[in-house]
Amino acid sequence: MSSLDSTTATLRRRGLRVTPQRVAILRTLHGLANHPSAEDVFRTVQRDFPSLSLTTVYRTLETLAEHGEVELVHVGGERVRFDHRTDPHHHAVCTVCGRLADVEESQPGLADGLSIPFFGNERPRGNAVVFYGVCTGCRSPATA
Amino acid sequence: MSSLDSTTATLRRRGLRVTPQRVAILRTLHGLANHPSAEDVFRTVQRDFPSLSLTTVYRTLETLAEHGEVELVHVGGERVRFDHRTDPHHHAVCTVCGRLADVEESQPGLADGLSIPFFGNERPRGNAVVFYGVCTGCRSPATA
DNA sequence: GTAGCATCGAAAATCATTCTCAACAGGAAT
DNA sequence: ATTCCTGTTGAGAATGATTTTCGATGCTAC
Repeated sequence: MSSLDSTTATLRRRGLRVTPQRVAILRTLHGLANHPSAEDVFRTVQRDFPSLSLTTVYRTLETLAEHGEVELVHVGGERVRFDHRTDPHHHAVCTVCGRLADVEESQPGLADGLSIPFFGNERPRGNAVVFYGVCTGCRSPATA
Repeated sequence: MSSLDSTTATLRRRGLRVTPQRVAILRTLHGLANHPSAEDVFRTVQRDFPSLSLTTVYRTLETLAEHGEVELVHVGGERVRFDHRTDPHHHAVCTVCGRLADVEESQPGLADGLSIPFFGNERPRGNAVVFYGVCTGCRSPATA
C-alpha cells in the first residue's frame, strides 16, 4: 500500500510511467486470481476509481503484456483473459462455466516426449497449450 | 459428383434437408483441407454459387457441427476455423501466420500420463487441446 | 513555468458472428 | 405433377468484444 510498493516498482522497472490508473489495474489483476477478463478488471477497479474507462483497461493490459508483466490467455470464442502469472504454465478451460485453471508445465506426459513436427518438434513451453474440457464442478450430479 | 454422392448421403443420414447450399458448403469444406474459416468457405463456394450468403455459411457449419459432421476449432482471438476431420485429434496453431495443423491424439506423451485435476484427471480426448507456437515455416531464415 | 510527449476518457469505428424476418424451396402426401 | 407445411435462405440490422480516433489532461524535463 505504500507509494513505492512492488506495483509501482514494477512499472518503473519496465520504464512505464506510473499513473494511478496503471497502479490500480495492475494491483487489481494481482488481487483477482481467477484469470479475469478486461471487463472483470474494469468493474473491480471502477469501485475505487469511478472515472476509469474501459479503454484504459484494455490499453494498460496490452501494454503490460507487451512488457511481459501479464499474459493474455485466449480461450475459445470468449473474451480474452488476463493472467498475472508470468512463469511458464498452461491453461485448462471449462467449456461449460468458462472457468480457467492453471496447468503446470512440469505435468508428466506434457513436457516429456511430446513433439509437434509443425513446430519443428520443439516441446511446448509456457502458455502454449490450452486444454478444453468440463471441470469437476460442472460434471457433478447437481449440474443442470 | 453424382446427385447421390457421399455429401448428399451424409446430409440425408443426419436428417437434414438436402439443399444446394449445404451440399456446396460441405463439399467445399472437404476440399479445403487447411481448416478454413467461415469466410474462406464462403469465398470459395461463392465462385460457383454467387447468391450464397455468409449467414448461410455460418448457419450451415453450425448445424453440421451440432450433428457431428464438422468440428469447430477455436484459435486464440482469431476467427473460428472449421475442420472436416471428425475423428479424435488435436490442433497446433502458428501464432505468426495463423496456419493450423493436426496433432494426432496418439502422440506419445500427450495421452499417456497427463491428467488435469480441474477436469477430474481425465485425459484430454479429441479436439480438446490447442497448442500455440511458431511453425517451421515462420521460423526459417527467410521470415519477414 | 512552460513545452512536449505520454496517457487518458468518450465516443465512434471495426470485425466476426448472430439475429430477425419476409421470401422461398425441399419433400411427403396426395 | 400439385399442394401444403415446415425448414431454409438472404439481406440487413444487431450484437459484443476490442480497437481506433482525437481532443483534453498531466507528468517530466528543461
